Amino acid sequence: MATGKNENGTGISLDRMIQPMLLMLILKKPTHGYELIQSFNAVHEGEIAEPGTIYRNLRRLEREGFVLSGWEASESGPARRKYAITEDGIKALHEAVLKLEKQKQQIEDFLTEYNHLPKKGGHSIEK
Amino acid sequence: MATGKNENGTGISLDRMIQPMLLMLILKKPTHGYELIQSFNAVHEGEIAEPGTIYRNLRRLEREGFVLSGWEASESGPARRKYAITEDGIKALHEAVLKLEKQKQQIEDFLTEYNHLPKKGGHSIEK
DNA sequence: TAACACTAAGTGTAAAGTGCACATAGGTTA
DNA sequence: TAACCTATGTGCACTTTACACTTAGTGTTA
Repeated sequence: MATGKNENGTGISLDRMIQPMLLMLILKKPTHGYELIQSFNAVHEGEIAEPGTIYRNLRRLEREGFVLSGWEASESGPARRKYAITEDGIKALHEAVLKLEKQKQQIEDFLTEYNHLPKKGGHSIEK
Repeated sequence: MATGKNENGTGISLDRMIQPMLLMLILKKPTHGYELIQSFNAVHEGEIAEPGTIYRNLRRLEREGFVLSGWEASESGPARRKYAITEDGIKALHEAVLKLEKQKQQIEDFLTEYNHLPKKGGHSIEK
């Protein structure tokens, strides 16, 4: 994956977590893209989820059959595309959870090893 | 990021973890690419780290000034490019650790929320 | 000696995901 | 009318990776 750039400070770095997060939010409450963006930015306060990324992932989730969408008129403002999760989507979410548990374990193993390094140990070189 | 493909079973999926892992291994003991590949495959038993990915990341780490390398003759076999970490590399490793701690927290938050979903709850849709 | 295996380092290419900027459009308010 | 908010999306550049392949030194075996 590439993360575009974003080695800086802006934007959430949700490496590989966008789709599971979207699926879970939609599972909890069927909704539309714009509201999902708000939800993201509410949870990860101060950081901004890229609308383009959200919308693109929603379209993809539908292509893959994990969500279904339909247009819904809004009393005030443009129509919204409202998403609901499918049975396949629930399964996909579960599989993503298993992967994330593994990933979490990998990170933990790494951090444990890092914390067990001898202080001022290691073999660094002048410059 | 793209992950090439690898939604299947081969290869380790070390999303964004290759560079920190390489830096830590080199910090522990300056060494060359081929041995790093062996180390990877020893830790993640059964899974195979892509040599191409390892070598490319090592060249990148050097371009960025996080490691230094020098050719070293081998009694048997081709010469090896031996890597050592720099002070900048140690700093970069530390920053990567901070990021990974955040990422771990994100995953934990997600998993916690997932596990608190009402059983058979959620709003799924026919198909 | 030719073939093969192992060590060692690397490249070419396609695919995938993301950030940033921008486009489009309906509706509300100054 | 202009500005602004809601709402959805696209185009492009960039990054990273998997897979397949290349190059090359050395040792072993048929």
